[in-house]
Amino acid sequence: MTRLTRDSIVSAAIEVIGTHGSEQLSVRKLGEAIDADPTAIYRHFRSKDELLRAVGDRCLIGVTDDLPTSSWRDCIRELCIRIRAANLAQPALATLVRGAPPRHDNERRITETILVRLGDAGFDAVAAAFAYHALIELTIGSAAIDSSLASEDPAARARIYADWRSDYAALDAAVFPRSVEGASALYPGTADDRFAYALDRLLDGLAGTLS
Amino acid sequence: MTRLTRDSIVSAAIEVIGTHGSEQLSVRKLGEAIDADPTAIYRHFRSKDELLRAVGDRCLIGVTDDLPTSSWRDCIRELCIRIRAANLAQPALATLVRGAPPRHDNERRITETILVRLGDAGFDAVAAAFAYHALIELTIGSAAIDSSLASEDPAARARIYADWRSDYAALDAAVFPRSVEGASALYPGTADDRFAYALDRLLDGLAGTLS
DNA sequence: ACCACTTGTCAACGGTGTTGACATATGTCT
DNA sequence: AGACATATGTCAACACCGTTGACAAGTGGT
Repeated sequence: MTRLTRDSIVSAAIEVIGTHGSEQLSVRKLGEAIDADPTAIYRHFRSKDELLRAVGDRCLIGVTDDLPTSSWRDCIRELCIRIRAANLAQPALATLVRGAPPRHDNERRITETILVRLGDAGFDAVAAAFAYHALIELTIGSAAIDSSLASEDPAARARIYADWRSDYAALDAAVFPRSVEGASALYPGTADDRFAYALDRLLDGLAGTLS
Repeated sequence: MTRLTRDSIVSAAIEVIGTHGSEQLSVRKLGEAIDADPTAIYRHFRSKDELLRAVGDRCLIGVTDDLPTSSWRDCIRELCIRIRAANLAQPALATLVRGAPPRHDNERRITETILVRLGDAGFDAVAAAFAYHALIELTIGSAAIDSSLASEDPAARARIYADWRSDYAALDAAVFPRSVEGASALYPGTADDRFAYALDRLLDGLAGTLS
């Protein structure tokens, strides 16, 4: 009888996700990975969903450590970029995020950090709450959208984006003139670049409400 | 033998989703709804995914009709709000959106509309592309996050948000001071309100790059 | 009337998350 | 040390899921 713990199961799950992709994580595969009967997992987690939440939280370890102290924008920007990266790595977080409030410490630290920095920057409680939700929605949303390609390597991703540009370029120019014309500019840079741009513009807008 | 078409199947699927919730849409349930063998669906759609994409596109019908012409901001703002509403109603769109380029006409019209209005506003092709992706990420992302509660009625939703505020309020004030202090301000207004706020701040930021 | 083709039916495959009964190991108390 | 209670791993099974292949029933063209 192998000795299992919540932590060891979570570790195994992350390993399986890392090699087989997060969509492929099934209770039975995980059972194989931990060299135990699949249903043993249910002795430690009420459901697969609960396990995925734990996996998600594990991925957020350290996400609030050593953030820039230079300015509230730099700090929050870096934090959001890290959150997105963690989400992309483990779409288990998609399950976890679901608009629900933080239920694990790492998530709670994120909320606290953002609220603190916004408060220090001069946002009152209501403005800080709106700003917090805006930042989280963009960050998590971006990750949700990009997660489908997260498992591809950069070269493959670039190729896929090129394909999509071709799709736009091949549209009927009479019906979709701007799409055809601007096709070569669509999907500019990497998904990370595009997120950073969106985040910076949102931060611009948020900063604008301070003055 | 019932006569089936792609359109009639999509309609039935939307009906099933409307009554049973979008997560509950299975090929077998859909077969029951169309009063035919479930696998008949595969005569009209290559896969359930293809069906869901068609369902998604159906929900976007008219989303670009009669948009405000007053300003590019008003127009895009309204369009994004409509897209989000459609996504919330039919999380089938989550499958469809997945960061992939539009494959159906309604989606294509969205891209074209946004690019046209941005172009007219003075954004060059690259800036318009970045802005387009920023808007879509926020809009779709927000819908993805809020979709889990979309099936609840407003009163239930308000109650859930109140619960979540209590969760924050009940945290250890020594570790999460700002979360406890600002708990009553979190989840302000409706999810729609919070999205509108985020969208407006993003539009602020985008507008700022014009001057 | 024949033939080709499309489309609905049926049984089945391999997969999923989850449950309950059973057995084995672990820890506690006398 | 022995006995009991509890925690944990094992196994078979359930009720789903998306999908496929073989077959039959209709449909349209010549």
